[in-house]
Amino acid sequence: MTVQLAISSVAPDVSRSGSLPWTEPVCDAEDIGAPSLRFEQDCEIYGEGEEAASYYKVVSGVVRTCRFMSDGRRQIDAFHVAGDVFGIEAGPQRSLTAEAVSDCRIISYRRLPFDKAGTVSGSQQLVTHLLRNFERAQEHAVLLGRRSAVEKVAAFLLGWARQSACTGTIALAMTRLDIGDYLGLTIETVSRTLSQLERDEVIELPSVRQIRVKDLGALTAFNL
Amino acid sequence: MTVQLAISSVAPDVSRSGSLPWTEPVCDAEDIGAPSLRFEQDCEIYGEGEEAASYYKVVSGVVRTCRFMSDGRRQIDAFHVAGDVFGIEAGPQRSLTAEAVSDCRIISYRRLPFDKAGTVSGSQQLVTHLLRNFERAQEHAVLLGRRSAVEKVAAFLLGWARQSACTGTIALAMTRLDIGDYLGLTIETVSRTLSQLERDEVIELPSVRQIRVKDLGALTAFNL
DNA sequence: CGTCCAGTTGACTCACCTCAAACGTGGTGG
DNA sequence: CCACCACGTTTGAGGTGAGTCAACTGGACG
Repeated sequence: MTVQLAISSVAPDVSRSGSLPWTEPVCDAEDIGAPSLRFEQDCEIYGEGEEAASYYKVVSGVVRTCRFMSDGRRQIDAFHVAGDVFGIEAGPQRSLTAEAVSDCRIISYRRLPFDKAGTVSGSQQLVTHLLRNFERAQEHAVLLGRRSAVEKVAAFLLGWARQSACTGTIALAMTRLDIGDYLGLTIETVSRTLSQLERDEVIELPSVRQIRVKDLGALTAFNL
Repeated sequence: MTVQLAISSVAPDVSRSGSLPWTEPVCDAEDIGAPSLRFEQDCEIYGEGEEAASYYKVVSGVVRTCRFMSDGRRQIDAFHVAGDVFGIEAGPQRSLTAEAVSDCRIISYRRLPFDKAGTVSGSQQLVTHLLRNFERAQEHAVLLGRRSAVEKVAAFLLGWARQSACTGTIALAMTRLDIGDYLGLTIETVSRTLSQLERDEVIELPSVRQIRVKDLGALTAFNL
């Protein structure tokens, strides 16, 4: 649960901050040599309410952004994998908490402070990422509002199946609790639903953190 | 159910399109004289899957953006009121449908086509609106995933109470069905919950489309 | 070999949904 | 002016999908 800075702890922030409130995220090719932060599993990257001084890009590992309610309920907003950008905020404060689902490496980009009017401007790259996150959030809302447990789980699996299309087996980085808090379900319901899908020969569960999709068509049929 | 163009049907699109994929939304002062489109209640403004050639700003009235599932289920993504911008898309196609909740006036801004790489750039104003919509979508996801019926309704009322703070009475533009599809509930549950809140002296329902908040504190207590 | 913890499974409960009937209001036509 | 209808809303009764609580399982690790 400790945060470690990579060897060169000078983030690419300073050299990149221009006259715009947001600096440009560098392109993927440049990122390879860039100094990155390391976070161990379950480490907090930033907390709700903190000053939003930077945004981040995932190099490796998985990050979750989530909100906690006072009674302990948690809603996971999104999982972020390599290449995803997270931590872009509308206001000066963090509206969500970000945590490392697995050990991960992350690049930080400095965000310049808002001016008095609170206006912002963005680079092409950054706006593209923002748009993608926006669309994901909308998609997620539909999922949470109008879908049954099976439909939710199927949609979740499809999302990860796309990523691991080559292997055909999904290697989950997160626990059942994470999945539940992402889908608005309890661990028990997630577990039961996965078991049911296995009984129906839609998926196979070789191990707890591995899911093999046997019938992609059946899975897809749950959406729409 | 017919679409009518205001007198001067030349939208401010053309004169404003520069070299950027997105044109700038004009400021509020300029909008006053701008030619606007009129839509009657329940008119479709655009449909899911259509080409996303413009984005819009609401001048008056209320607009809903929503998604339909093949079995008829509907999830309302957001309600947009005067000053709100909607219809900003990540891809070339509409991911949602937009409809007029009440008769309304809307200004359209042309969006230039994506270049081959699919990159976009945005003006300060537009990015600010995008950020606001993004934050709203995140908030909405938490609402849908982890809140009970009363909490959902309370949050909904608070959102509109802020707008009509001066009068103290909320004038609803939408039906119970709209509210239900926004909150991920049925009409019956929305109705029952409102009745219960009235019995508990938290609100008053002088008429079907009017809600008077009697105990703002109690309403706020349902959040967090 | 025992401990620990994530995951699974079962029995029961409950919040919300479904179905159905009654109500109220606004519009239309006699 | 009133009778009637249409439609959105309210209310009631009963059903059910997912939550709760609790016991059990099975790897991982010492």
